[in-house]
Amino acid sequence: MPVARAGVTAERLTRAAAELADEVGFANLTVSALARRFGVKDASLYSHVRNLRELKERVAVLALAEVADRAASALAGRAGKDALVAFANAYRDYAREHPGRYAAMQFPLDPETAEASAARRHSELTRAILRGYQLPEPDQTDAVRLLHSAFYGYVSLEAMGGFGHHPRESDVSWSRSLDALDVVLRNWPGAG
Amino acid sequence: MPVARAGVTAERLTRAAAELADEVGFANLTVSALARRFGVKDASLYSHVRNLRELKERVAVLALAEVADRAASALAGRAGKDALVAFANAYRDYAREHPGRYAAMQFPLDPETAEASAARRHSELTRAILRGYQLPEPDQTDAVRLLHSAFYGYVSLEAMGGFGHHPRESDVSWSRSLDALDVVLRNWPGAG
DNA sequence: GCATTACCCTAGGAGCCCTAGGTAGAGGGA
DNA sequence: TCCCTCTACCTAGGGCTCCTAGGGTAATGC
Repeated sequence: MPVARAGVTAERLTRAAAELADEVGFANLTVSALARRFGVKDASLYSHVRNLRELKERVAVLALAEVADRAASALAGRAGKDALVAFANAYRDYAREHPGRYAAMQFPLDPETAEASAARRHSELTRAILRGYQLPEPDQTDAVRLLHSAFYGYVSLEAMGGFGHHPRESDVSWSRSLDALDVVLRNWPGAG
Repeated sequence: MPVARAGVTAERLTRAAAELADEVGFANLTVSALARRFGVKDASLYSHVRNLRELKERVAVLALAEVADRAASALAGRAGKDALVAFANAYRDYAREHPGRYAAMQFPLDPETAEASAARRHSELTRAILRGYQLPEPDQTDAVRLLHSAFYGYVSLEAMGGFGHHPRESDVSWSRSLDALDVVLRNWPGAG
């Protein structure tokens, strides 16, 4: 049972790293800055975390779990287009509230870590959306990928200012895009 | 007229940086590594490029121009779904051939540089795809954003291994997703 | 009360970005 | 031909980063 002397724990380190990433950007998340935030020398952190890579992995895993939680509760009790919209908004809202954590989700995890993380829950949740649309299995996988791509792409491009600086209009386009995705799920092109 | 003594020019520097980025990843593009590649000390590069940021911007601008060129020639003489598929494949193929340059396109450019770059051509080209689908103006903008998001998202997720490691299946899902996008463009949900 | 544990430290090496100031060779002008 | 200038490249060096090695000290467990 590890005892905290200046309050540094792998757990608290990860949470603080996530907050720091949200403030300065995931790419600027640094061991030195994190140590500074704890009033501690950077070398001291290496007792709790193997290296910067592991720290970033921890933030990524945290973010994946948080998003999965939000998505799950957004999906609860909804079906069809309702579920689609709720899921997509949960995803987008999280990215806007926690840009650093969102960026962390792109961080490449080694297969073991990914398996142990909530990455799997994500595909399952995305699949749950499709339950209301009655898609047969091979099409379901394709649809999951398209949805995931569209959500991820839209949120990323929006975050990096890819749509010009019209936040209001971007909201409208977002709704319209969700309408469009609903249409395509109801009229998924048959195999062949 | 600048004279080359060891062959270092802003031009050649940019091209070499793009190649280096493709090899080691855009995030690992470094002034030192680039200097090493030219058999020169890192400090020497600062006569040609202001700093690392400018170097990355140059690579981003180069990549945007190259992609726009490919997209333009893919679009030539095509319309409707043909155009959609050709454009999307040009985009995806470029990302696979030049992952570093592709990542560079995400690099945030300041507004002036973005304006001077090929970023504008990109929206115009994406809009050109829609010409065959006869969408009225407010919907057109939304559709451009959805298409861009889906292409960008799919290619990014694929590149970072987000779809598991089934390259063949990923090709199939890609075609299916393009089919689906074609469907949604032909049945775009009316305003309201 | 004492040994163990683990938390945090200092010291230091290596790599990176970038600035300041110096040297050598190519080009043009007298 | 000689010199002057311009510039491509250099060395020196400061600051920040990641990370390792090894030491001190306080709290825990007996």
